[in-house]
Amino acid sequence: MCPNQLGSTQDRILDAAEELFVEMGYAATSLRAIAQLADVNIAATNYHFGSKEGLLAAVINRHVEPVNSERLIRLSRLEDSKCSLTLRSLLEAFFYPLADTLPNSKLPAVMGRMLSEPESLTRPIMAEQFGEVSKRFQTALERVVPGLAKDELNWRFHLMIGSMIHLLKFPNPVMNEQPPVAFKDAIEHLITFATAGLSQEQEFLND
Amino acid sequence: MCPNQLGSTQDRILDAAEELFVEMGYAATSLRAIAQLADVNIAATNYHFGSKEGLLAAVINRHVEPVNSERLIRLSRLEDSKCSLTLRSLLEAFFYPLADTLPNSKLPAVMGRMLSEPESLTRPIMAEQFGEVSKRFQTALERVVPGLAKDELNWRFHLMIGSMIHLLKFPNPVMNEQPPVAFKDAIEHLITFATAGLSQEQEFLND
DNA sequence: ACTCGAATCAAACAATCGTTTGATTGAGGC
DNA sequence: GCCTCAATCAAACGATTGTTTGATTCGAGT
Repeated sequence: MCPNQLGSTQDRILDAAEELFVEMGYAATSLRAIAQLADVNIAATNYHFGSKEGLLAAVINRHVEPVNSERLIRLSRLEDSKCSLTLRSLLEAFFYPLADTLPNSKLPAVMGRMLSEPESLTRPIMAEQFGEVSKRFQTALERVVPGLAKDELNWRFHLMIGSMIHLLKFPNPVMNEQPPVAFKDAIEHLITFATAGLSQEQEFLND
Repeated sequence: MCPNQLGSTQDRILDAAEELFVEMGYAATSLRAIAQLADVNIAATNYHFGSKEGLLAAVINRHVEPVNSERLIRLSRLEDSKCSLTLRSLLEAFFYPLADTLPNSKLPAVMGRMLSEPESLTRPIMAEQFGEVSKRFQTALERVVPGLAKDELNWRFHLMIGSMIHLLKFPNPVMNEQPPVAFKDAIEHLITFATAGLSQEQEFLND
């Protein structure tokens, strides 16, 4: 409960952990490496977070919670609005919070990697965080894309999430380009791409 | 060089390794667990594959090589054909090989997980395998989507790859549904989704 | 001044890691 | 029959893993 020189001990552990998790993955990152980077004792991580998995959950939740809260706020605002709900506005409410959490530029990399870890690890953590969000947005989607069978909508939502995760991991379309593209731009492309994919007519196209 | 009772030693190691890699990830899988599942000695893995990373490369290449070969064959066949090249036929040539390699149903899970491992691990392996394929398909794409700026095309190709990877990891749109959907069906949805996204007009849509 | 408890520390815990060694096996070539 | 070499084996290598212990520090509360 005491603020230190440069962030509390817990914050420094979280910062170091997420940096190493992103770079090497969860399993390949040792608590000793985290402690060294955070400049804390090895026992500090288990003292504050209980276990390595507890630390993982804390790293995830620190980013996911504000994003999902903002998503629900924007969705409610849309639903309460007089204006008719559109697909694009819905996707904006879903994706913009990823880019709007300050210049907290580590969010994409962290969430991208966490969503790529083995299911058995992150699923229990994610399930709790994403349950309400995905349910409310899926039902809202059904309203703005009325011509689509429910199965078909599930497929396309599924594919859209895939694009999102990939974009979180690699915010640049050109892989070897290191200087970071503004993540906001990437989100714009994602929305355009997903809008087209979701609003596509159900009938097969022969073009 | 001797075929054994139930596949050679190397094949049994590869089978066991890919099963555990998919389930727990590369770093969290021990060579001892692999050896036990494959019913071979612990030293066998290092004897046949040199190192754990060598084993990883072998697991990847066993699936990627035939898929990428088939992709290039189909692309060449398209380019040699009299018929004009279409976006859909191009995407079919790119995605169908994922589903056409026999009922080798472990391919999606294996490639999905491998493409989700930390970059530093798999990138050198993947780069060698995907260099020619991605280059040839990208240039072919430029021909069938002429109205699009090159940057914009790169973005959409990037997003499409994201959908593909996600589909490889989770071939079901409904997560908790265990009985496997025919992967061929999943690929069909991916092609429809990506065709729409790629052929979308460049101008922003306000719908 | 004294106590209490949260926080930090060095040190060690048993367990497991990837890899290596050196001996043993067993089928094929001469 | 003898030799050869690839393949397999038990056993151990040093290093590193996540976690725990017990002592120590230090500021806040009475």
